[in-house]
Amino acid sequence: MSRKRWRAVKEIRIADVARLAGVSTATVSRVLSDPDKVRQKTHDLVMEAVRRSGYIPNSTAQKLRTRRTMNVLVIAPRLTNPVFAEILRGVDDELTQSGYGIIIGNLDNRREREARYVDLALSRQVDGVLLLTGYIPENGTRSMRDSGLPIVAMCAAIHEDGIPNVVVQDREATRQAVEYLARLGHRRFGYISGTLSSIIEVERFAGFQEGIAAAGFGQGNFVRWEGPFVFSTGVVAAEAFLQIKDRPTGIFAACDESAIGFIKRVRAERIRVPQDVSVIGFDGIEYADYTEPTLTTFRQPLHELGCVGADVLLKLIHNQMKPEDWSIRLPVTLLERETTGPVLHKDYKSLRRSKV
Amino acid sequence: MSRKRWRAVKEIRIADVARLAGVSTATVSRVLSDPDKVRQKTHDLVMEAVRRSGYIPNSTAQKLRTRRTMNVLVIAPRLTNPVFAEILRGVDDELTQSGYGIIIGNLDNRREREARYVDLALSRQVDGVLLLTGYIPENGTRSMRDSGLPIVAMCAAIHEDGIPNVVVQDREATRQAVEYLARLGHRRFGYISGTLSSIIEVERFAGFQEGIAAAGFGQGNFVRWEGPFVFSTGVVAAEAFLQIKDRPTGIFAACDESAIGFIKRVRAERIRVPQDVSVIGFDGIEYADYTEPTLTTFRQPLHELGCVGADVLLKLIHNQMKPEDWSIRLPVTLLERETTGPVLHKDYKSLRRSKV
DNA sequence: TCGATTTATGTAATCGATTACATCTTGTGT
DNA sequence: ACACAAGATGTAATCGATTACATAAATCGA
Repeated sequence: MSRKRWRAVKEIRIADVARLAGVSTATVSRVLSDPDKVRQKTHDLVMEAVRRSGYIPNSTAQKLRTRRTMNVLVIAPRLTNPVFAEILRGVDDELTQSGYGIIIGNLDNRREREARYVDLALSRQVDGVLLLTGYIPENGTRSMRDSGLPIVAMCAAIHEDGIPNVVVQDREATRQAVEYLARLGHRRFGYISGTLSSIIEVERFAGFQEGIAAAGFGQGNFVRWEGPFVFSTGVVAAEAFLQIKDRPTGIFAACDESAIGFIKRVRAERIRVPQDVSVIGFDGIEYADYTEPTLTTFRQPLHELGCVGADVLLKLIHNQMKPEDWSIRLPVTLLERETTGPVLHKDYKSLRRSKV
Repeated sequence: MSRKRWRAVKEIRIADVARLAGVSTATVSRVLSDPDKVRQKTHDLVMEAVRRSGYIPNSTAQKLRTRRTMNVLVIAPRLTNPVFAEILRGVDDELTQSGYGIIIGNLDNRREREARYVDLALSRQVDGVLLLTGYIPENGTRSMRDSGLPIVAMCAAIHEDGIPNVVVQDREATRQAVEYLARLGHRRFGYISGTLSSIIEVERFAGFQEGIAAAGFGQGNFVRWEGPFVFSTGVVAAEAFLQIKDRPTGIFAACDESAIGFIKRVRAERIRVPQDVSVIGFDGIEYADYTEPTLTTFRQPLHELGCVGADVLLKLIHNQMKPEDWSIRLPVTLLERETTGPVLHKDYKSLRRSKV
């Protein structure tokens, strides 16, 4: 049977090149990694042999010997969420520049998938880990940390020794969102949150509550809907919203996709945005600029976040710093667009009944 | 200097476990990879030693010895395009199931980035390559193929020996799109294409022209705008569209993002969709269901495409087939939604002047 | 030109697993 | 209880590079 015919390849090893050039393997290795250590003549001789043989070093052997894999694991909750795609772009830009590769760990919003990637990290397939997710189990995270693996937590502040956080000002932004809505005259709020199990949500909800308090309101002034960071969470929230008699007029969604889902659904019921209900998102994904009306939202510096996170990780890998020194919080900026506006009392009957 | 203090880790090797259990390294290895080859008693002894020491095999050493990296390289044109994110999900589902990891090669629409990933593949960091992109330089692709590396081309039919194609019926769908628009009464067409350098575009444009011909029209009946698969391409196309006197009434966009960008832009000029202009997209991304109006489009079976592509690659890697046997074309399905409709002659003045 | 010093190259150990082969145990049938 | 087969375990080679150390060659000063 000819099953192997089309895979007939002669693997060229460093020894082959050495023989061809009439030098030792050590010399070939030096020519390739540290050319200053060899004479020009030898260098040319070896390079010619490399060229003629088409030699490319076997990276696995290099990794084993040098004990550096030149790979980084990026654990993301969901690839189809543009937020993570955008962060990943930043990470990629930074890492490839330094010659590192990215191994992708996609949880697809299923927490049980983490274990696989913890194993992968623990088996030393990577030199470091970037956590774009908030709910890595503590023991998974810890065991990676304890094994000496550099880790950077992004998108969620993990309060754990030896793990720097590179995150955005979730809490501050969320509080601002509420205050912004309050300034527009809103008195009853809706909060479309992420899932409770995510650490990121803890921060944002805390900020939300701070905002509510700062604006002089209490627990009775808001409704909270929960779900993963996807469109349908917004749709489900909208359906709950529609059932309410004294409907909130100021909605904050912890992610743009939910905000968009919400708007789509309520508009289908002839509820106008922003005249009847204001919606403010979080993330600043590109798509938020193409909806109708365009979404008011907080723009996260996603690309930058990725770059900074990767940079911090590289510094950790190269032992250029202690993890403690490097927790960073990047600011987010409010993009005031079309889905928010002042409360129009006469247009919105449910407000007539509201007391506060 | 305490620079290394927090990185103090004792790496446990197989020899340590062997010593702890009082057996040879060979036995430990057997226990871990092929438990049936050892006695129950020995098995338990070794496992206890593994447990107590917390041993995890060094995967790099395994890779070197077994000559299998258990990694696959996925080269994608752009991560933030939901199309690729979705395909990647399918790939991921299939590969992780088989214990393979994914190394991501993000071109970010910049062709010059390919070289890096070709090198990565050639240095045997991966067991196979999935090409989600259409413009890998022929010599790059060929050198990977010639090195014996299994490759599967997705998203674009690469006509090259030894490289199976797992793609969708681009050409057929594009032709259908034109015919569909023609059936609605449209006579002048617009085509928002991908960039010419992409192989995928060749197929789709061929299909488009077939459709034009099949509907009894000629080169004079359509306008073509070109750009990468992003929102702004649609915006730019819309601006060109707005300058035209006898505007096309049936627009086909080779990707949903462009379609959405186009619609957003023309609606800003009070042009109604679909009353004034019909738009049909290609991809079936999730967003397309959240626009207003919802986008008529061809849904690619993106997740399935990813699964099938990965499956074919695995078969190639395991030498279970010849590449020639495995070119697959998956069908796309038309989702008739709200951005397409019959031509309304009285509402659209430019049509009054049109002759055909 | 000669010895001392610097520079270039070669030899062989090493990274940490797997596995072919050799050797030692155990079990079976008589 | 013995011979022999089958099964379990150990020994050492191997994967393909890098690099410490040893040695050879080139350079320099007098």
